[in-house]
Amino acid sequence: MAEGPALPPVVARMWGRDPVSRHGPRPSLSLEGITAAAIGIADAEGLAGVRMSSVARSMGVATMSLYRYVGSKEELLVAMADAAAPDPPEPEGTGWRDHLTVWTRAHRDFLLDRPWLLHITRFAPPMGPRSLLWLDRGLAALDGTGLGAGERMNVVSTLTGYAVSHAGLALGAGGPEPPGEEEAAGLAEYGAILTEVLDPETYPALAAAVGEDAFGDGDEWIDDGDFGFGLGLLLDGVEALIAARRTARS
Amino acid sequence: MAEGPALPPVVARMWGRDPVSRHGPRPSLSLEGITAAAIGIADAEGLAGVRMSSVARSMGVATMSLYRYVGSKEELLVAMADAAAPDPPEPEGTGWRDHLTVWTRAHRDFLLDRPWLLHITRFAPPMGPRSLLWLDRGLAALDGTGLGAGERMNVVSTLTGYAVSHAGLALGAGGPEPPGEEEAAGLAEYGAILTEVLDPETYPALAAAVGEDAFGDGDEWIDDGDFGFGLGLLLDGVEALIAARRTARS
DNA sequence: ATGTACTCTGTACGTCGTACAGTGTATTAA
DNA sequence: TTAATACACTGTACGACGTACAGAGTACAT
Repeated sequence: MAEGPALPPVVARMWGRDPVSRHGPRPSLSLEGITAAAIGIADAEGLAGVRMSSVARSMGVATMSLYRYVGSKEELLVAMADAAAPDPPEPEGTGWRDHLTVWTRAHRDFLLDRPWLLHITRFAPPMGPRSLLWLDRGLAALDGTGLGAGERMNVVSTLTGYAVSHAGLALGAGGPEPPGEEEAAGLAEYGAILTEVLDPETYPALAAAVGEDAFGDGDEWIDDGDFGFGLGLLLDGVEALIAARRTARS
Repeated sequence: MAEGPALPPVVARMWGRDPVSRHGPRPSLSLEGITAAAIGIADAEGLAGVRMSSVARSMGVATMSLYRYVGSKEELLVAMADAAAPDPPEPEGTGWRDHLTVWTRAHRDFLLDRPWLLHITRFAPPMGPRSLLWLDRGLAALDGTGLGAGERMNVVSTLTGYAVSHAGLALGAGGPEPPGEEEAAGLAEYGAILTEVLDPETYPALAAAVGEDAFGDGDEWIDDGDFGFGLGLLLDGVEALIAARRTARS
């Protein structure tokens, strides 16, 4: 078990791999504490409230002290994104489909709880303990289905993407906006704006959909039913795949 | 056709609704020109290169001149996000499934072409002419399938989300990073880091997947085949839905 | 006691968005 | 023609924020 590839510093600390030092004063802070403080601020004021200075103030230390624990604000955001995830739901003995349904919905739900999570652009693959716990539980749901490792990974990635997209849509259409913006309006107003602006010649299908009141009363487009709807589509696909693997294997 | 809801100012200008003024010098700039310049910079240097000052310099005007056309940098980014989309693919007489396949893939492709698009957080529903054109063409693919307006909208939203997620994954796992970061490593290194850090007790399913080399050689996880794979799952689901609507209607 | 490594702090700088006041210009009204 | 007006553009300046850097204090090792 060679010392493998060097972990990115924050990642190392997220996993508790602090370099233990023998000299000097004991550290009075911790990465967990700092991320917790930052998360508290983000919950209360949104991401815009998270400044190195505000986080430090909320912990009663000087701004620069934080830099003993994080290399940059960017790193702090990464740590926040990981730490902010709750425990993933545990399977209840039901089948893979129910489990993944619950899992995906729980995923979306905690994104809705902390809208600022969506604003932390994390295109790097997840490496924190809590993100990976979610990944693990998602994969676990597919144990015994006969899917290969790559396929399971694919399915779970797709479901994660689905949860993220839907959370984003739902927030864009009514949730609180982080930059304190004037709230771009609900869906009804959205439809109204569209009708004002759309030329049915160039946007025939869209104009028709708006005409059919595709998002009329504000609940018809992005509500929980719609979430289940799309999720159902996906899981139907997975189900077909599993069936195909079963017959191919028999 | 009353003057409906007031359009957000940039939106109005994106649609060419400039307030024509009778006094003073003719404007020497235009929103299109500014967004084009900004897009050029973003393509060349990434989003970080897009500063009000750099955009203005590239147009040979003073920084503050831009503020006659955009209310803020934020608005400029919104305009960029819309203008950066290419023309959506036109249907070729094939069925809805082929059309949506091409459409979704084209969507992902232009996100890969302009990685910075993913970093413009746009949780507001799309309102620009080009975004709506994509939406329209997606909906058009479902004409004649018997799906309702809400259902069509849902399907297309889901596919959009899928394209975005996959582009994000693909970029996170090998593409160029905007903040000039050291490129968090390819997938192989990702797997290596995971094995170093994972405790098989707490992450059984994930450890197993890594053991099966779920992302071993760097092509097995997020490549074009995987894109088609997940997309296939989704479209299978849509197909089932269409079939259900057909029988219900007969 | 002395050295050393480490934690924490204060100051200062650079970057960037943008508020504001000013200058010139084309159109309208007199 | 002249004066008034509305508008396009510019220069300066300020405030916010991230963070580099150079100490100052502190616990352990010798």
